Amino acid sequence: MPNINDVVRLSGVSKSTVSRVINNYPHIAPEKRERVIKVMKEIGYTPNVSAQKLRGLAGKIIGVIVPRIVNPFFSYLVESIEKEGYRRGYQTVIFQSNEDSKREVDFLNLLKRKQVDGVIMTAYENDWDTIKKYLKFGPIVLCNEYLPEPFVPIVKVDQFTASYEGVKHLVQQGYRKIAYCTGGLFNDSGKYKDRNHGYEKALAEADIEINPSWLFIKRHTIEDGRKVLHQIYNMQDRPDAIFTGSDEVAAGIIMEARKVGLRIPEELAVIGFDDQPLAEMLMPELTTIKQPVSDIGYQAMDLIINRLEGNEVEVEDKIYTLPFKLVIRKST
Amino acid sequence: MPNINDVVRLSGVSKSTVSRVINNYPHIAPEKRERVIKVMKEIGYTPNVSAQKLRGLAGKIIGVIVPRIVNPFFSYLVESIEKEGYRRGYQTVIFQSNEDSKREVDFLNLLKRKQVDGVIMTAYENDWDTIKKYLKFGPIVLCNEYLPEPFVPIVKVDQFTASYEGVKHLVQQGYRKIAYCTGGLFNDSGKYKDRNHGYEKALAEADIEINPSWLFIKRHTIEDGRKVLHQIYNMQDRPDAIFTGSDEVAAGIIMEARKVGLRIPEELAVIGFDDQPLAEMLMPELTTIKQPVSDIGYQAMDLIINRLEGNEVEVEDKIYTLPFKLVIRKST
DNA sequence: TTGTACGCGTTATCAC
DNA sequence: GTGATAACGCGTACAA
Repeated sequence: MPNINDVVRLSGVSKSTVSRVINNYPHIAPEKRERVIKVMKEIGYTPNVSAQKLRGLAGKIIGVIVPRIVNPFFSYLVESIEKEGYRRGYQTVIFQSNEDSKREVDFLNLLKRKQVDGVIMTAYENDWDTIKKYLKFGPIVLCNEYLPEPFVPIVKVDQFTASYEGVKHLVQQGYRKIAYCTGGLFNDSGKYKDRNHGYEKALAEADIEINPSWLFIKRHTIEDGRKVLHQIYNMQDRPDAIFTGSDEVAAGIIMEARKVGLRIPEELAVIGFDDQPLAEMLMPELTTIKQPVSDIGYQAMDLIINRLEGNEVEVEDKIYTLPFKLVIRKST
Repeated sequence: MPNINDVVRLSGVSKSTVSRVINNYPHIAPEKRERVIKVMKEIGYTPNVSAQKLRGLAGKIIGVIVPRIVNPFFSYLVESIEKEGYRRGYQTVIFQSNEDSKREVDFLNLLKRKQVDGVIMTAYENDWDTIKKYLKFGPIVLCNEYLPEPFVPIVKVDQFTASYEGVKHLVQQGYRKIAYCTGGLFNDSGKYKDRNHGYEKALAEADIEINPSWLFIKRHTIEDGRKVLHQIYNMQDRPDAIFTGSDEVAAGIIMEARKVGLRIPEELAVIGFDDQPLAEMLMPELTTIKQPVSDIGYQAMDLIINRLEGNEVEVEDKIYTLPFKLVIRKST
């Protein structure tokens, strides 16, 4: 790998002049400039970024942490983040945490080490005290995630109202035995808390009591959905509707219902979350809650770039809440 | 940001000793070691990676370039790549080229700049002469891609035989008016060349002539599939089967067929490519060609790490061909 | 076992 | 306009 000294030697000018050519300074003798450029081309010289960084130069790379990239919600989110970044001259690199706190820290260390200049987190696995430490190394924006106290900008949709409206829709359709499925736990903490509350409120308003045996926790995948349907199918007292909190779980439920001959929505209404492409593929087509993925992504990238470039007019702890939309199809 | 000298000052030992502690050398006075560690913790010291790199230390970050992360084939591929990397102590960062040659080069520059230590390309947009230049900055492995001359290791499935078998399956089912759909062009160059040849051979063997008006090129998405179905539907002389080369295009075709009332497979048989989860969601379920995604990912990561760590026993230009599998469901 | 001194490749600050 | 030279933070011969 040729370095600046090689260029110096071959072009006969000083190191400073070469550096000036590299960073195209104005006042420089045209002949020397050309000679230097010629030499650089000939030997295939590129400035060593490590050395540049050592001198304190900033980069333009944004890292995005996603739990699992195979989840279409996140891949579409990343798509929109990347798009806005590109428009503003930033590169986006994606990192999958696999819902593993260690991997998440590993990636945050890239921020500490200036390998990336800012981080968008679309999920977090560590407690916030751990993550907060990284704030001094660069901006962090939280995307579509719950946070007890907003230390950083947050872009999200109103999960509480979204699940409330979803369950309310079921109630309005006449269903009263409404099961509930979540990726998290059914308690007052954690990132799924708001959705839980929405479910509770909608039921309370309709004077319906929660049936604990119709609560399914930690379900994420299509496969999980299949199993959920089997559990329901084997119940003495079956629910007549289910709010899944995930299009993928809903897909598993619908596919398996077809297999065992359970009619949807006559015997079981199903509502998903996200409005992924698969929602339209299912038979019957899936009623679901659409999140404004591209707006979320755009906002998040916009925020982090502004912070990076010092255009921040907003306060530190602003929360940006974006609207969702209930998309009614055939499964409810 | 504290540096090594701060640690030196506060701990009272020499810089070398601190450095030895950092890189945990064996022979060091326990008391000093502990004192140094204590100081490092107190001031929150982290080695500056740029400085380390400047000294020639290697990193452990692998970059993966994908055309579009929202394509499930690639997100699952990335998943398996990441998994193997993690097992071997490497971090994986993902980059989306958006099928844009400029973005691809932007990312390859991260290799040049030692921001990543190796690159797995799951697609390439630039001509190979451009990419070849980056080989001197670190190893590159090509994954699931065609290449005129193998300058780098390639992990792929036999696309020619895969499409040949797929089309042959249609022939064996009695279909003779077989349309063909591809993401590329229908000619002898480019990455889809092998699949084209497989289609041609299967037809030739059955003494069927290619009908040019049943050839669809540059189709990728569900939406493309919908449009293809409309074209077919409006034809005087309709094909009775279609090889799509993509589960997503196939999904569009099937969904739209349902809408216009065209029966599948009675009036049109459909075969996809990849065996994505959606293949089982469709109604009827999709016959498709399954690629061994996790094996491809594992192999690619394995190859690049071996190269990075100098364990290469293989020759430079080895091509690893993995087996595919025809999954027959209800759409053919 | 520990410390000194130098070099990695670049840019900023001077002085000319 | 141009060229020395001193940092940037770290690792490592080499010496002790």
